[in-house]
Amino acid sequence: MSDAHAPVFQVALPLPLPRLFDYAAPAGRAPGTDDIGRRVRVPFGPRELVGVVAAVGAAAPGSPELRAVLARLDEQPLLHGELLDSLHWLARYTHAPLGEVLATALPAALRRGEPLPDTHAWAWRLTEAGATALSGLRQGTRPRRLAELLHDAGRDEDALDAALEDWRGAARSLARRGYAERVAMPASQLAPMPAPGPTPHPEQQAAIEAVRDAGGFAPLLLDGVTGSGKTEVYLHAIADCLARGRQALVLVPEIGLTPQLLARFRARLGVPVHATHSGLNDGERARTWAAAWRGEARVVVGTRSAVFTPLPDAGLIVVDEEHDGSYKQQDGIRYHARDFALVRGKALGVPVLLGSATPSLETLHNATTGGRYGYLRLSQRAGDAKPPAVRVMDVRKRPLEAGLSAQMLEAIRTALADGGQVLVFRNRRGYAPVLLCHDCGWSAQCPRCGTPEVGRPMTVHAHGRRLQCHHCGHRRAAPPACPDCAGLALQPQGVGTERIEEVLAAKFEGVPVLRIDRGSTQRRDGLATLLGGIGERPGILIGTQMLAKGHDLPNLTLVCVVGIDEGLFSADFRSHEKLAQLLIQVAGRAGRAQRAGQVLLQTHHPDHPLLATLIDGGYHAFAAEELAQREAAGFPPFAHLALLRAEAKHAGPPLAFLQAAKQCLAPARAGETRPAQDAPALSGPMPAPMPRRAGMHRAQLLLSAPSRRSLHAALEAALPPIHALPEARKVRWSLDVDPVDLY
DNA sequence: AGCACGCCGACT
DNA sequence: GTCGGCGTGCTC
Repeated sequence: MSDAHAPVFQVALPLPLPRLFDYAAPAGRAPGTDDIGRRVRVPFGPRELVGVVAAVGAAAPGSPELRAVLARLDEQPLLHGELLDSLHWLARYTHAPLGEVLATALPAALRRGEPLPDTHAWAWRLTEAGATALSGLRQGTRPRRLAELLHDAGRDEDALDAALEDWRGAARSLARRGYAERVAMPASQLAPMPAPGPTPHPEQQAAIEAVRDAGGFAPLLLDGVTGSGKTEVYLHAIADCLARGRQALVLVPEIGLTPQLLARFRARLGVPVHATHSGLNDGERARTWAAAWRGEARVVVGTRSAVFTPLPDAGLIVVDEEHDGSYKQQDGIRYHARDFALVRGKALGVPVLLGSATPSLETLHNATTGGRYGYLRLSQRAGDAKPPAVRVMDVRKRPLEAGLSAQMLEAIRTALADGGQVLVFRNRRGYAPVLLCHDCGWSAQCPRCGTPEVGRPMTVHAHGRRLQCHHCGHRRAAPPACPDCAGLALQPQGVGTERIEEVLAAKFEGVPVLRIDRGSTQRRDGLATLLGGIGERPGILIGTQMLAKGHDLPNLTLVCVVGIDEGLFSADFRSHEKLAQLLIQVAGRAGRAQRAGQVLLQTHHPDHPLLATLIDGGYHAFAAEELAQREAAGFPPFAHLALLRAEAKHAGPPLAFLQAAKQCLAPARAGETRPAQDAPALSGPMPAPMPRRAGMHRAQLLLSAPSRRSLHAALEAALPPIHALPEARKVRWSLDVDPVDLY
């Protein structure tokens, strides 16, 4: 028998179980509150797991004989203070087990129990011999210029990348003669080497001062049209933050973290800029995290998961393109990095700058109604750039070639003849979205998605040779003849980027035609390489939303948008918002040219209110109308949603589970107390909009509440019984608080 | 989530 | 006669 009052470790383990697990201390070491936040290795059933000490306290009464912690892995708590508090908040908000939240927040190497890695930057400095020999090096050569850069201080390699092209060859040459050497340096000891930037214009200046004057937590929307210089505001705000000796965290969308962006940050800020994104290996990610944890990393730029960076000396958080969908994690812990950034900013007492040309309706609502956010606007484009002229082209009854009207083709021809570049935007990959038999009506459908009645069409790829499902990735060769009637009249229906590429390449011989989508940019930096290849020469770019942002294309004079009509009539409550943002972002690509750009929007619904409002009044007019509709229909930001999803191999169990879960969520029966006025409304269970995907049958139950408080109260009360439902063991289920997509 | 234990079909 | 299918149950 163990002493019932001896303190135990309460450990959060990376399991989908909503509780902590108690462990005894290893022999001779009593648990103390300073153990909270340390990682421990523990026995768990037949295996070992790495968890985090969440609390130290008395063992739960009636718990069985405890097993002991195998090892403490950290000399000091890895998670503590603000970050640990914020992660507790996130676990409560997402109603996810703390252990899973903590595992999501830690880089993979640390999650596995590896030690916090050393963090030093590689830097170069002159040797004494080098300092003496400096004046003897030939003027203007790279070794001489490098030696001059290293004269007064060591420089880290990132800074050299930004300061001097091909410096590595020069460094080798100096090192060979014993003039320079490579040394490890903590990032905090590196000398900043900032470069001057353009003088901010008055609107930028006002925004920079608003951030500077915030003096603590302040959510600030930086609402600036494409090309208005949001990045300049970020750079000044970050430089101010660095000058106060504080750290800055910058979140960017997946597509937005380009080598160009990092080079610009490095050159301007003059301190090492740590980047974290999916292209890094585990070791690199853990090093960045550790450098931030130690306060050495002063600027961290990263995608969604960078929101978990420890910031012991935080001064500023920036969320660029705050409306971007990639900030929401769509599996595991379904957190929203922008929302969590706001929570952290509040806890840290630092301003959070949300930038976008097309703010999400939630953010816009917070900034304009009730004044919960500061609202900073950049309405002018920097320099002499002009806004693009947008024209809607009615293509009803017009013949189309690869989905393009004759007028559109003529406009492309003119733009190319004028020496400009053309972007053709079509949000559909592949050759054609459907393969149809013209004789009998058969069409190729994915065997693992959709339902027997309504199958999901497979996309035609490789110029008609291959079929692929964009929902589950299933691939197969295209049949040579119709499987139903053996006819040879199989025809690709509709138009994808591949087909547009084929037709335009044939039509504009000798003009480079580049297709940019997930099929053509597999390799890392594939996009940069492709775009670098075309340079500023006349040419045609064809692409999906990957092309909507990222690279500057200064010679782009014409943007053609085709095939948006599906988006006008999609059922999802957010589809209009997403379409409007996409159209504005794509159109913005034409606005960076020295010459005024032109945007042609081809549609069968030229009078659709979304297009009319967007073109006459711009994004803000659209947003005002859409917000009014959301309010009338009771959708976010005027209601708060949560979606309970379930899937299984058979259709029955998900519905049965959700039905049982609904009973847990609606405890008030006849004769008992009436449900509270603001209790969540429940819709469903119903089959998911895509009822079968990758062979799994899917269903969902939607909760909608007028207040966050009532939504969370209902979930808080209902989730323990839901976890315990016998039906829960027959399905995979998950809860999504604030779902972005209702499928 | 794993992983073990446990009862029913086609292979050496 | 065994290997292995995944249903069910448990993990401090």
